[in-house]
Amino acid sequence: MNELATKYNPSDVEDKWYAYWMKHRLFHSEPDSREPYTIVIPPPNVTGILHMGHMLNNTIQDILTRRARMDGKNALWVPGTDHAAIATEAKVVAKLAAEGIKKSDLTREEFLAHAWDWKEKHGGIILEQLKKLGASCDWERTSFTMDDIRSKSVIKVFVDLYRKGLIYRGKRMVNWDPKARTALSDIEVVYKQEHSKLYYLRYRIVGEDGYAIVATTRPETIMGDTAMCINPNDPKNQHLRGKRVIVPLVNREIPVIEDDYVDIEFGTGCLKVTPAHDMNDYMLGQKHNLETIDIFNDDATISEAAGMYVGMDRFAVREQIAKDLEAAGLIEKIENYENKVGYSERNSDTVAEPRLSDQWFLKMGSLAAPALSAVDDGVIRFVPEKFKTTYDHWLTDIRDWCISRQLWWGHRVPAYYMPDGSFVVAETPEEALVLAREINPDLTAADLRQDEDCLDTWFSSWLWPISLFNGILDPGNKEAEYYYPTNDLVTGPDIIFFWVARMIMAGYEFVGKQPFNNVYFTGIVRDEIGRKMSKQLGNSPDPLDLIATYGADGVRVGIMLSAPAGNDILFDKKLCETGRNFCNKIWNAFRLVKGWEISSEAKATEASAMAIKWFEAKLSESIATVNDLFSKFRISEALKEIYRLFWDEFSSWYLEIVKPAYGSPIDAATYESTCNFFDALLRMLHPFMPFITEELWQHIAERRDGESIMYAPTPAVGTIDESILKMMDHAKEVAIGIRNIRAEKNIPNKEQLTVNVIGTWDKEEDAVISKLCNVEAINHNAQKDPAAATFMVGTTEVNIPLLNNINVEAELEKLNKDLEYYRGFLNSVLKKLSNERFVSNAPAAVVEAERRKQADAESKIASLTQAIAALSK
RNA sequence: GGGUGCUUAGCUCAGCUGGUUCAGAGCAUCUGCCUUACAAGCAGAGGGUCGGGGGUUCGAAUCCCUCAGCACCCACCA
Repeated sequence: MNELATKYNPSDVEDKWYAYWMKHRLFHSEPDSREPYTIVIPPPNVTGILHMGHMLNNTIQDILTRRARMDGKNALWVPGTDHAAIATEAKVVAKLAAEGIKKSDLTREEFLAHAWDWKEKHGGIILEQLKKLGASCDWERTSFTMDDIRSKSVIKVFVDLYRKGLIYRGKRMVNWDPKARTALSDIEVVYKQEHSKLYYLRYRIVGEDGYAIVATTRPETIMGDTAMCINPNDPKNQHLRGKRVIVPLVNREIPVIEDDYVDIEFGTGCLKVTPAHDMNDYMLGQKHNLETIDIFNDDATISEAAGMYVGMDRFAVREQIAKDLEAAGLIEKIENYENKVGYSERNSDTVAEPRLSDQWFLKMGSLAAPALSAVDDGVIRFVPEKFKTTYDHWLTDIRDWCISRQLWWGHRVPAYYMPDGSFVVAETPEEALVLAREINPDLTAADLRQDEDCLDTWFSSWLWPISLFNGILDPGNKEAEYYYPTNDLVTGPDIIFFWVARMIMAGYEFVGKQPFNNVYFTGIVRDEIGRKMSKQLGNSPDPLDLIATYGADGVRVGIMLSAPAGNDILFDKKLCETGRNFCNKIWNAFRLVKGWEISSEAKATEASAMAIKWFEAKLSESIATVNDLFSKFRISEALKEIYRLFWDEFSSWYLEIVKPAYGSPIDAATYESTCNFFDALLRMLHPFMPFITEELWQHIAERRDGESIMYAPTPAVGTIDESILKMMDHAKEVAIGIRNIRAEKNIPNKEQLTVNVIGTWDKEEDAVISKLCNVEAINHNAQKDPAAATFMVGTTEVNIPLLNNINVEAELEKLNKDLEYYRGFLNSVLKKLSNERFVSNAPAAVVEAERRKQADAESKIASLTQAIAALSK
């Protein structure tokens, strides 16, 4: 087919077919009588851009969706984005700062106007990028966690949980992000191992000359010290019992308290207690009724309450105070120390600060119970299963969720304060007023003040599989009934707590059913030397560049070739090259087939007829394998299987056999079978490589406008004729043997050969061998020719008489090497068989197999010995 | 401190229920080929005592124990 280039050009076809699919609304789904198949996308950050993790994740989702669609299901993949409260607010703040605008100078409404502007401008770029990848999402259903339905759902759920008594407000020690100036949940703190210093500080003992030495990593918090604590059982520190000590520099007297929380072995056994700035100290403070001095502002600069270093940053103070303490002779020593420091997950350069503040919490105990059993009982299946343990562990010992954030970009807490400080919780200000009036009939709308806080982003995304179908506001509606529970969720294990676990809880709490049946955890994408891909390292290739270079199909294949479930994937561009080359292979196979001239008179050759029968069986066998792999979510292996089928079996063997001689036409029957095989292969490949398969599928047969491979059925398993598979395996072995002889002896392919078979095989395969190896005649039960190259297939010897004299010495060397090998082999088999315990204990079939090996080896040795004798004459 | 994985060819990894689909694949390397679909290709070749040690078994890459190294997750040791 001359009009087809020798190389596949993805850019010629990708946009064309994506537009075609969109035009014909082929991604769109409505409830109908078919079985539904549903995936909801893990919503990427609305202002984010595509990275390799998304590529992997969404390629898998697309494969699953497209496969389900071809399996005849009503497949729906719902796209959308997440408002990403902290991340997006940080971006908007930074953008405003660049323009010289401070957030603190803006009203909430003004700031939100800027934020929405930003969202309009940058939001959804990532979704456009997904289209380039070929994602078959139903774009008509694109949602956003802050759109109308999703926002109202969040508020409704908040009110519901509040009324159930599961949400409460309270002053608690929480993790604080001083950059974003907001509270964080426990799991939003990431601990990193660090080289720190351990400062040994001198606290003078009141009424004595000596000092008590306290070891701390955070000397800057001494202004907040309100006690020193020792273990009552610590023999070293008995002399401190009941004493008071003086905080160095600060010169405040504090009591020495006793608690067996203190580790006698650590440092000096003396612990400084700073209830406002440490989780444990807070606990001690509560227990021992200590004063709490909050020495930090919300941006972690020193507050007025500290009395010194006011306005300085905490880390600057740490350095300064060390110098000042040193100068005052109040430092005993400073040691190097390894410890873990908690950072804000969203502002990864910012150390989180434990901070006492008023926040909203969700009680988790009753929510966790059904979520735990759903996974334990297998109602929800995790792939790979190992993540069950992690999940169990977290849910078993779960803590309340801090759901409030001191941000503006997000869903505002629907609590309304009355002038006396008490509050009501309601979905709207109007309802709030009604409730407030029940308490105080004199109140007006103007008296109510809505809580300033927003809700954690995850407090909206945990509803995603429900709220996408409006299942919160309109429970039991037609769509929710049809699409929920969704089938598969594809996500990374890093958000198993943030998102997966919470969605399961929400599913049971608000619908009474699991949100999905299977969770497929992908690995983390790393670079070729194992580093996590990140913007900072600059080691993440731009997915769109990759698509431009290798084509979307090539990149999809590249990423899938190395992506077993749950294992990290070391991404190497070379795999995309493999993917691109595969596209090219498919393309050229198509060029070959489409280039044939078809003759209705010609009859199928014997070789072609056999090849067709064989490939039918091979195809069926492969389809069965792929089906099995899909059922186990071994998607990467499924692709490898199809890759091998297309490249090795179809292209290298099948096409080579049926290919007509140059200039000759192909018979119509073989042509038709070949096209049917090609069609089936394209359908198997389509979920992985949507674009090239659509392009070729449209050309392999007549198609109507609007038809698409997207809705062509996945090929079904036919009968698998084992005998023909075996016969062909044998024929391949013979062909490889002959090719080797040609290579060794430098015999051009054009030169026809004669093959003598000493022994026999099924003559049906002769035609195939002749076709593949340009063999003129195969003589069965032939006489041994001493001047022939020889090789063995099974127990049969194959002789190729050569026109030119063969190199006797080289031939002998080869034969002797073979002989040596088979003697060794026979030896090991005999050893096994002479072991009585083996013969009596091993299953009969295994013993039988060994006996057969013995017979084979003996026969081979006999033939080889003969051949050597003949040659040596 | 607890947990979960991993360690197989130079590299990345398969190897699911112990035994001819058990020592594999791809990439890389090497040797021939511009053979009329494809040099982004074709035909071949070499390369591993399956992390160390012990055990169970007729038989172990595969099951058990142990040691070592690596990775990740969880946990309030200043």
